[in-house]
Amino acid sequence: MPELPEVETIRRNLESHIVDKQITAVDIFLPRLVKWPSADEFRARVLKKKINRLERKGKYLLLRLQGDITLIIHLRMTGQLYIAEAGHVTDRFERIRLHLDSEEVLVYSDARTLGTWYVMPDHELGRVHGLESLGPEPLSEPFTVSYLAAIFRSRTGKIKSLLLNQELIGGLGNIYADESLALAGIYPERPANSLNSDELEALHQAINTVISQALQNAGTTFRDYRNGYRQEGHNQHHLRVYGRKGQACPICGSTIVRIETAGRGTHYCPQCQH
DNA sequence: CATTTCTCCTGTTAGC
DNA sequence: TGCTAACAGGAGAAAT
Ligand SMILES: [Zn+2]
Repeated sequence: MPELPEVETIRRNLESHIVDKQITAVDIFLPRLVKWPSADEFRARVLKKKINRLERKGKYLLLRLQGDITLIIHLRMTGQLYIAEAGHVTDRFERIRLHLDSEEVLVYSDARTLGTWYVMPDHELGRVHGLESLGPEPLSEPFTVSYLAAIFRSRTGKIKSLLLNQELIGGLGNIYADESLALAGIYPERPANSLNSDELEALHQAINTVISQALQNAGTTFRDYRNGYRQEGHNQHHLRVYGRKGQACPICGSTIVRIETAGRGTHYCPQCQH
């Protein structure tokens, strides 16, 4: 699942290939992925526009286009966005293709077709639900222990559910929520307001460490994730608990357990996490 | 408002 | 070997 480190890796890969390039043609093979406006209007609005900047907010990619408009892409579950040579694309799941005024094309591939595309005038970006309401990101200046304490103080929901709430923290998904709780030694179903100050400190540090390591390792390819060159990441070799049900905890050797929390697979060590 | 559950979506995999 | 059912989860909507 593309989370903050995966989307940021893609952004870094693509930046030099698409910034200052012009979009010369748009192929939309699956129109329903374009959520706003219609696919035809979308094509008309981005055609001939130059890409001025490539930014990321949480798990969203923002292509800042000429004319004060922004193309917004969310990869959701199985979305891939990669650069390729024109005429050299072989991808049965390709859904949208942007042709550039270079010899390259920007390919959007998505096996399960849950991804979302929008184009909006910059002053209307707030209409994309979830984008303007994103909470502070891990590793950012406002992401502090006292911030965590404040948002968890009066919340009784399970800590893992809250870590997945993008309005509270921007960029965490299922893999790094499990990994962060494992590193912090916290049981995923603990009520958020039951964490003491030591645990809040540990969780804050763990989230930053987990995200930082995932960035260094260019993301986690558990299954579908690919970077901006359609290559796999490396962080899957450094996971502590995610996807490791039945295997040994790297800290204590106990068997990793998988439960369901908030409708999501949740992995933890019963010996290390309380 | 806070929290939980449901829905979308389809390739892959486990199991009979 | 071949078919079916379970499984994966981000985010918004709906329900509690
Ligand atoms: Zn352990």
